[in-house]
Amino acid sequence: MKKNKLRVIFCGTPEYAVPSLEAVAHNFDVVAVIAQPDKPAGRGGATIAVPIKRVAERLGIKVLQFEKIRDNADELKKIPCDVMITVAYGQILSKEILDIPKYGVINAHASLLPKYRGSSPIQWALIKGEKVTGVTIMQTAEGLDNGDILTKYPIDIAEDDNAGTLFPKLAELSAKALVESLPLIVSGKIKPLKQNETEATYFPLLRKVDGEIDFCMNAVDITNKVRGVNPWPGAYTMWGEQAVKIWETKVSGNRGATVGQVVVSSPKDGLVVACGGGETIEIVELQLAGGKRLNAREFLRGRIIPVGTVLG
RNA sequence: CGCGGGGUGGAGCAAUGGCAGCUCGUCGGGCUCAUAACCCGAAGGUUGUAGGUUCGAGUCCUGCCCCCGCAA
Repeated sequence: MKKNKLRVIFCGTPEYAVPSLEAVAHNFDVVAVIAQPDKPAGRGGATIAVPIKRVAERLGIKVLQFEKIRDNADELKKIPCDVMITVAYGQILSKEILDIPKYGVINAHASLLPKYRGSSPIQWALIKGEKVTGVTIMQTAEGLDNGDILTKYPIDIAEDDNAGTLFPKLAELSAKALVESLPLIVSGKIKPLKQNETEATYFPLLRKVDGEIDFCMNAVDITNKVRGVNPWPGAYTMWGEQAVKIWETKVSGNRGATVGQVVVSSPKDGLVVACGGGETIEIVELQLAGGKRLNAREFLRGRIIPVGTVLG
């Protein structure tokens, strides 16, 4: 369609960046893709190519995987490009690299900056009970998600959204936002806006332990947490010695009982646990190590969790 | 060869090497103003797959297929 397509270097790694790469490659000229190195993943410890690499190879684009991109500025300089795009790449770019492309480096971040800076913005927005989140297109700067804002694309968070359902929505939105705004950015039609540092919030990469349920929290907070860490790292609690993964919970009315204590447990009525503030929470879907994800009612047909058992 | 759990009627689980059971669902009947409640009865299995050991294997041994937890 365009005679002189923008030449783009695309940096990204996980599944989240895939729609963006596909969209950008469809509309512009992606001259190279940079991804994190492949690492052992999955059962058996086999090394699997990172998602972006697989897509890039399918599209016939050269892939570069640097252990440390900062040490490879010289190699990047050899690749002629107009703009560089980063989407969930996973490494901080140095000033030297940021200065390479004519139109700078553009980043798509999955939150409405300056809120939720950091590596797991989607999950944290859910955990904090946000009703709206979105994608921010920004200039990549030396700091962490603190570059000037170019444009924002908000999106509503549905009541039943979890990280698993929100991820693809935001991934698509990132793709759309990039493709729409890139020409405007290059032509100077969008003015960069400094971030308001006083409103900025930062949350770290989600860790395994962030998935542990603390029944002292109230029912809404627990439910939001369960949504935010689903599917990864996954919410869990302890039932005696074994970890039980909690996939879905529902706020379930008040009822005084010791925090963490099972107050209802039957194949008919499901599984309800007391939590903070005298509230209770219904565990809708759960999973035992080695077992399948099960609806609580099905789960209780085969396993008995006596009323009065304390979880956590 | 990263560690580990598991495949048993439609669903979820049991079964010291010795008649394959339990909860739920399904179907038939009963009770009831009525019900996802309650009572009675019934159907439904080649125990993932291919071999091996044994008088006898769901159970022990070996190969293969599939599912999952941890770790990354």
